[in-house]
Amino acid sequence: MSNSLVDKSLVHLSEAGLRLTKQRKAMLEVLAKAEKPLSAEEAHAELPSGTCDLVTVYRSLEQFDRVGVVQLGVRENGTKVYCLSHGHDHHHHLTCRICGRTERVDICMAEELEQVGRSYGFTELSHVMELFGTCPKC
Amino acid sequence: MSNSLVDKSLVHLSEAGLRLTKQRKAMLEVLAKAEKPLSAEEAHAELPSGTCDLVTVYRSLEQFDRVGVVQLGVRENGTKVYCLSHGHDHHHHLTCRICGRTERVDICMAEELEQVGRSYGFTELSHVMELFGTCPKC
DNA sequence: ATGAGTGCAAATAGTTTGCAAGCTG
DNA sequence: CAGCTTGCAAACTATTTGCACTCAT
Repeated sequence: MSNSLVDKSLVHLSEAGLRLTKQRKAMLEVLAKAEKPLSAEEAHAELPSGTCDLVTVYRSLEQFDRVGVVQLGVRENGTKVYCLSHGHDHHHHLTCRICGRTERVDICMAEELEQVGRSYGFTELSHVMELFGTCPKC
Repeated sequence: MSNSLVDKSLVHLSEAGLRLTKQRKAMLEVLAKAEKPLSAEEAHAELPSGTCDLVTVYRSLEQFDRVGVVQLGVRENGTKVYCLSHGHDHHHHLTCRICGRTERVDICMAEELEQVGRSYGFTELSHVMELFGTCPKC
């Protein structure tokens, strides 16, 4: 159970037809212990040195997102960030612009949004929502 | 009336201490007639040729956002987009990943989000929310 | 006239692509 | 052993910065 999140994600990857490599496992471990969404560069920096190339992180995170193993977010400056889907319900974040402190926000209007999307005939709906502010210390 | 949106925005800029230049006026006109949020590059492309440098568009849009004349959004790929605040209530968009078709979405949870932010002691709250999907034609 | 704003060039940050070699199922 | 994956290098896109010059107030 130490790593049930990672295990669940690995199964998910496998079922989605993606291959299980040591690089990907390491990335999932990093994502599992992160308390906030990580960018590709940040995830790479957290990997045991020499685990894999930054490019591989970009490519894998893209695949992870495609099959739903991770949830994609965007920072105020446009940087893409990812966090594991398993073990976390769909959620969003409140991030301090200055220090990066991040808090989890559980409110989400996914259903309402998807309903609007469907009313226009759109499919494969997804959404991005992030809250930014200045935290008490900054 | 032809340009009340632009006029309101110009007044707003002026009151915020920003200067009124022909470049900025041209940008506001482009934003006023756009039916969807524009990136800096797109806004620049819509300007009468030779109006100003792309860099100026970036710098001005940043200022516009800072004083609230425009509303910032982010595309799924991280590109920042802007639309006029005046004349439009705060809102969001539903964008087709394939063709870029964009529909306005009026639902927003700004209040709930800001309340959560304040509960953590955060100030100067802002949020980004965008909905993506594949439209009927694509 | 004074400082905000602009243009041009150059630097960055984040991300993507091409291709040959490696490893998974 | 087929083809998904990776590494390395290089290209790209979006955006930012430095600096001298210009213009709005």
